[in-house]
Amino acid sequence: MSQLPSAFSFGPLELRPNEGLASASGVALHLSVREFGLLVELARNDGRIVRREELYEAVWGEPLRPGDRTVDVYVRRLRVKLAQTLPAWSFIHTHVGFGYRFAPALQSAGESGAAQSAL
Amino acid sequence: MSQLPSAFSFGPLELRPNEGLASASGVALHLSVREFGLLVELARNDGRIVRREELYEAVWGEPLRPGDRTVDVYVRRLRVKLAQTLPAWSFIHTHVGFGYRFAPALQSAGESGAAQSAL
DNA sequence: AGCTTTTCTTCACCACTCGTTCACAGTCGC
DNA sequence: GCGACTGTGAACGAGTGGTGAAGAAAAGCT
Repeated sequence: MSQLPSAFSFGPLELRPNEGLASASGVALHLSVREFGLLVELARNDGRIVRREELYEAVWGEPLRPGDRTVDVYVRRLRVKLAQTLPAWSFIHTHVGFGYRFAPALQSAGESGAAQSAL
Repeated sequence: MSQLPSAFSFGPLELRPNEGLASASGVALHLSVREFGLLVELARNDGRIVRREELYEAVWGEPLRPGDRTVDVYVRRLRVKLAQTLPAWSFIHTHVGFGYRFAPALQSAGESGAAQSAL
């Protein structure tokens, strides 16, 4: 919530934290407050793995309770909404045991989850 | 309150803040002072989401009290009056948890709210 | 002045969306 | 194979906004 650029974009995805707007290829995404906050937080840490605890504290403002699956549910909803508008792209990658990582990438046809080494 | 153009238009809607006049397709809209002020404030922030607090402070000149639904009521009246003259258009979009956004768009037949916004 | 009309504000009720949690299925690592 | 981790679909309550109406206040009119 401090010095965020007024707008930043990743491939066809564009975020405007100040205005609460997210758009994909010019089409506005209909995101809720929490969804939008989570997406911004992920995008802020573009390319690095963020632990669930960090994400939750950044968006919800309180510590994540053990066993709380809220972040997972919202990551899923984000993936669904992003895929609806940008089926060819993948944005949020899972790192088992660590957390999630924001890394926009064009999907090759038939590709599912081949690990990338962008780090 | 600063440098507003003497007249600006969005599709068939035309506003003249200096004269307090609003017209749609050449037909004058009969808006009250508050209605007109709210419409101008929304139009001034064309394309971006404006929070209720901002709208209220800009038009009423005092901070919005918690639980006050006045802005909602006036948004509705604006929508009604705009729809009476321009049934095919939608102007004011709701963003749950954020506020309202002015974005003129032609409605497809039978469409309710999935209008696209050219950001 | 009195009366009528318009405008402004508030209220209550309803519908819908959102946030959260649960249960179960599928995956991953050992 | 087994346990831990994550994906997924659904359900529920809470929160938010839409809507109609009533009353107060202000403005217009005779």
